[in-house]
Amino acid sequence: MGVGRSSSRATIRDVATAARVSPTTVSHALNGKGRIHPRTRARIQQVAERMGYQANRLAVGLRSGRSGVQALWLPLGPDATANDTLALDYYMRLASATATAVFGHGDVVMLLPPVLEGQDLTAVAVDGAIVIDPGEGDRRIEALRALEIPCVTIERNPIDPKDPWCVTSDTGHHVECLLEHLSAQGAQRIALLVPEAFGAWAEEQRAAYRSWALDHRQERLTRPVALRPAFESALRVVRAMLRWQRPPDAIVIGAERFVPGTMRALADAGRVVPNDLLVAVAVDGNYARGSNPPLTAVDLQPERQATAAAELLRNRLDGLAPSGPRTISGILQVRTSSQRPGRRQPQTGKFLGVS
Amino acid sequence: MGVGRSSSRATIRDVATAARVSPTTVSHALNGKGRIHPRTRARIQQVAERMGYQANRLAVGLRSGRSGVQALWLPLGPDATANDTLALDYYMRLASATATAVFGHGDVVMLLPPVLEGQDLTAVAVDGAIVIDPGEGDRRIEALRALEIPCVTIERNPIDPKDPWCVTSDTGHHVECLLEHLSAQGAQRIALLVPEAFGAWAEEQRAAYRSWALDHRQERLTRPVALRPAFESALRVVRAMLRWQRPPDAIVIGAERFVPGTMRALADAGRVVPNDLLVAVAVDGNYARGSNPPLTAVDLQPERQATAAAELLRNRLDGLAPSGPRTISGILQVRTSSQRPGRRQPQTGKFLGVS
DNA sequence: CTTGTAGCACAAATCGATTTTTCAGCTCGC
DNA sequence: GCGAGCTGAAAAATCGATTTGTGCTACAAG
Repeated sequence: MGVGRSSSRATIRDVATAARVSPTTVSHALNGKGRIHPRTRARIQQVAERMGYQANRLAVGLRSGRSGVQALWLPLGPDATANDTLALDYYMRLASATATAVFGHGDVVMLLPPVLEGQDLTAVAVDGAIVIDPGEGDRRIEALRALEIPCVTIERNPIDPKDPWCVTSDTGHHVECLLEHLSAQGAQRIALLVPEAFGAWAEEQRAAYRSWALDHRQERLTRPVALRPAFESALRVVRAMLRWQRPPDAIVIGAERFVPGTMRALADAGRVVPNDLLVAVAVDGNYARGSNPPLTAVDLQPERQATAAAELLRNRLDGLAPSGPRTISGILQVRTSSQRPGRRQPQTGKFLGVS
Repeated sequence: MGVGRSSSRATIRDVATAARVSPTTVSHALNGKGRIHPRTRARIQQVAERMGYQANRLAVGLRSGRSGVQALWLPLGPDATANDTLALDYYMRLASATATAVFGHGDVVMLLPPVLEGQDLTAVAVDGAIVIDPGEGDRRIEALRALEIPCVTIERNPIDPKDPWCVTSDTGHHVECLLEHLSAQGAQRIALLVPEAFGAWAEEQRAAYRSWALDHRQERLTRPVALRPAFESALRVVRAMLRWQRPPDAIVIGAERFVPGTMRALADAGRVVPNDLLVAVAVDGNYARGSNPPLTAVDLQPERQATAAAELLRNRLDGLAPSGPRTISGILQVRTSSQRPGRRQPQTGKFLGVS
């Protein structure tokens, strides 16, 4: 019981005894500190290896003041359980990749419960934290700041957009690329479904669309959609769109959760994708992939985001200077929904990095 | 830097000094152990409260031999990053709920990287582990056993099906209920898409189907579908089905990942759901919810599974006798795909617990 | 011959808690 | 009046590592 096979696990003392030296010497030998005769060092290393010695993380942590644990804090509300869920598969990819990346640095990842009061957090021994999709006045950020726990965010913190300790996807640029792509496929009137108030995200989408529309002399067809209930909101908005005098001939869906509602509205109205109307999504995920037809979307590359975040956090903990916000560009997954029959098949898997 | 606000955080010594007692007395007072004058105890508790004292988990862990950390090990391969993913949203719900449940017991959850060699695990200080969907000869189980780390599984361990330390969903019963439901909606020839070799799961589905078919004098229409590539396999199998002399009038999809392929095959063949053919899924998720039309499915209730697993693990760590495998029954979410027009609308949200 | 210094290893202190043991003071009984 | 028993609290040992300071030896310089 207890930590690993605590009963049988070798301690530094055991190794010392076996190697006929003091624990001090073992510690120095294995950590390369102090002055030790090379031969002694080699011998100790061998003995430690043979005994399968691994330093007790708790003891190391206690002494060094570093627990070797990084917290991962997802933006899930208490309603993560409800049917009306966010892009859980994206978060799962992110979480899984974070665990791998942090583990690669010799630390481990702790999954913080979605809802957690700041108080409770004091009880937890964490060196740093990775906060996903911070929102306005995010309680997670506040709690961490109160406890002086260094953190790195994935996506900008709207409160402090210039915080260099963050990983960001170039949302605006993604929207621009999608518009460009749809345009190249012949779309003339492209609408954008933009989530209502969702951090810095929605704003970037809106701005990118506005500037693109201006450049291309296209009427601005942006519609805000309430995040909750996602299905009904999207359904209603798209339905309304289709009744316009001059309805759009392409739709960019700004948030994954609007996919089902949008597709339903299109199906109800008898519009066939991509023949009658092109569709693309700003965030790839199950909805986009599993839709019928599959939807063109931007893969945000959660794996690369996680890797970058883990690296930033490590730097921050090591007291290094901030290496600036890290921008992870997505990859355009072209699928049926945006390929007008007859047109030249566009390139898929295109890296959307800014040149 | 370091663990919390280590620089400023109050230790037991600080509390002792402030309360003019020894650290021993503080420890006893707060843990209710030893003999202490009630007045002294109350005073110490007040002082501790005022100073915001929280025992250092690392120190407690070192002394007690319990780290207070439970590992969560998901069945994700290195391909969790690929497009061809399993039900990531289900796992995310599970992970999130596990974090909450374990936190409720005063412990925290560590997310283990999907791929991890047994060696590396020794370095990690974990009291116990929750293993999701163990497979045949699962390396996770092996690694944990080698390190004598107690674990609880969600879904049965095919190697040791009688292991009482597990939470199981009554898969067979779920299939039975789906068949019953479809039958009540008028289906006469119900086919089952069963995943090829996926733990105890597929077997239970198959057995339940067989026995139900026997009872209802229905021809056995079971087809195994390869898990990879899920889309193409399902597509091919369903396509073939539709070309049978007497094609099925309803399909039960055994694994969520087969949904897109199935729906595509149906759409390609011009079959309209639910008018021409009824569909239901054994596992609810994004695919089932976001499909067009939305598919009737069984919500496995990952939240309840997680709660049960956390409780079982806690019991196991406390040395209690196994409280038997815990069966968590799903909830039938009736959606459009299984409601034959004209028929009485069936009850949704039905708890599938065995009476 | 003494002193200085470098090399190598160890003893002891430390991290922050818990657990075991000790101890002072007080009451009670004989 | 003296040992037994009880109460309340503190001292000391412990968990397993790291870090600081100490000591011994050998060899070179004064």
